[in-house]
Amino acid sequence: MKDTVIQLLEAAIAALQAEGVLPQDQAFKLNVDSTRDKAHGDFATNIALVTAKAAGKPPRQLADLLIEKLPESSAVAKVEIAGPGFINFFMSDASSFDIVNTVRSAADGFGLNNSGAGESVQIEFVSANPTGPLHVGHGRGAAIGDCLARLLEANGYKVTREFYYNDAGAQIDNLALSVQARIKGISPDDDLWPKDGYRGDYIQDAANAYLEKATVTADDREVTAKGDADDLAAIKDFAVAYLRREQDLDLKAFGVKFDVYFLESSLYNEGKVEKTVEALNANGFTYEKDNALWLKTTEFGDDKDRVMRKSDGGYTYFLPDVAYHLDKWQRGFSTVINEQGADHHSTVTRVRAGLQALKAGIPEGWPDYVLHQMVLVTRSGQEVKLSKRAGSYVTLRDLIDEVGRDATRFFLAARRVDSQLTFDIDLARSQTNENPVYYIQYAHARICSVLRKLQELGVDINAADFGSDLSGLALDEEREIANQLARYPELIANAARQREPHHLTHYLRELAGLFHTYYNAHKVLIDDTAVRDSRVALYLAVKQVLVNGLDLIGVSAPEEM
RNA sequence: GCGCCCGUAGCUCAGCUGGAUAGAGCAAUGGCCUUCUAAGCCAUGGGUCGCAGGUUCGAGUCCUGCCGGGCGCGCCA
Repeated sequence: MKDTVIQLLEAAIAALQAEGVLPQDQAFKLNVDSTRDKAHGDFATNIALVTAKAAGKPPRQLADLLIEKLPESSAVAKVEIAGPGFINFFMSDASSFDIVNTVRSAADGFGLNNSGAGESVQIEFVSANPTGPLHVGHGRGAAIGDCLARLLEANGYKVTREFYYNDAGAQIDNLALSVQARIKGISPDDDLWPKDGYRGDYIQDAANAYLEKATVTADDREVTAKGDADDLAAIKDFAVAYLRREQDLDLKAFGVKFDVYFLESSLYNEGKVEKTVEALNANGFTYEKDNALWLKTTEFGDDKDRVMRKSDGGYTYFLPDVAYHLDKWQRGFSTVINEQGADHHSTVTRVRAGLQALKAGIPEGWPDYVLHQMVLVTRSGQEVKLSKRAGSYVTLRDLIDEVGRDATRFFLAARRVDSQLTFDIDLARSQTNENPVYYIQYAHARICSVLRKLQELGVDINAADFGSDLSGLALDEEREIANQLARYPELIANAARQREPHHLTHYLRELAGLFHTYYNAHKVLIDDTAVRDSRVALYLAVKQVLVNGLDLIGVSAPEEM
């Protein structure tokens, strides 16, 4: 519908350019907005204000000329000039309500577009090291990353979801020592407990499983425990698998799946770390100092150079990171999005600097980053800091167990990524209108309830032409709902392009609100079957968009509540 | 000290590439269930958009400075 307005305006602009009123050698950025105030019609454009200077005419006069040149269209009922020179478009009812048929015929496909044209995009998220269960911060990353992936798919991209983790290195040694200590019956408060060991109860669980010679299966590996308390390598191998499985269970409970699990160790095993060092050396961006090898990241905007090989010969995490991203590039992903906690934001400059230093033809500013801010969990107004299982933080599983998957996903995706998020457990658990998840789901359930009643009346809503006649729609509430439905495709495009999944949750809250208002004000199961069927058609369209939108967040649409 | 992010109603937050009198929910107050699910709806009040400048036809939105909060500033990840 908005496209119609844009086309009309483009024609009018072209006409004025042909007459020399507007300069011909200049492209004008056409801005058409949905109006906030109904008094301003359905759509408004500021084009007359923007082009007034170039035309050398007052905005309102220019608006007049533009309106004269607008082609006739049955979609537009009225056009007005308002304020300093806005042009307001009032759409005809037939045109406004046509969206209902559009939604119903597109069904699950409504809102999708193919702007991605099948381009491969990789999104890396969560990427937690296998040293403990996932915490709320990972949960926020999972909710955002997966929602973003779904949004990109909705825009026609081919998305690879990737999880990278460190399965070697100091943290993993630390994990192995912690599990070994537990195997030997040493507790965190004993003198023999390893320095900086992991103290959570899950370490004891892993130790028990090891002693029982358990077999654990994770998405990317399967390991059977040896049971030998002195074989540290075997313990390490088992502990990693054990915690990978724990994280898999967390992710499964959350409804998130990955296509690729990428191991840091593979970069070493396949010589990719070495090759990266060689390339950086060859390009002259490295130097030795204090027995360490440094990369001149300052030449690419960093505030200090970074150590890539430590004086003990080992590499810092930074170098494998560069090798990993080179690998992503070589796999052909021209668009890569890294979703991470903002506490790691300093890696952004560093990794990009390393990639530039490789001179591998990687564009500056590649890859993209989506950094989410911290999550604070509250209960009864008090900050919750501890988990029994993990000891020092709130786990994702705790949250899912307590408030449910739907509410957890919704809440963690509902805020702008760059503002801190307060997760209010009481709110997420509450079953009232203060909880947006239930509010939206309830709208869907209400619609389903009405449809069941219709079926009892013997009405076949699946009949080919059921509700195709929309002449029964005429109410303001119906118009508002139709306009909201019409906004959905643009929302899907914007949310993906801007990498801002939270728009979806707000949109759905608004749509549900409009529906509840309508539902309470006007009955749908009335004797006038013509009007009734038109209204049911609108219900079906709302239901469809709720389903489509909730699916993009990974939240269910229950038929009964 | 330096870098990144945030500061909008009592609370939690929206505000789309600058656009018309700044929005929603909760909380507060007062209403609505023999009627399709009250997990809902309606009405009312509530704001110097942290502060001060600047850019322009127009600034919550862009620029600069300051104040306040978070995160980072490792040969950890």
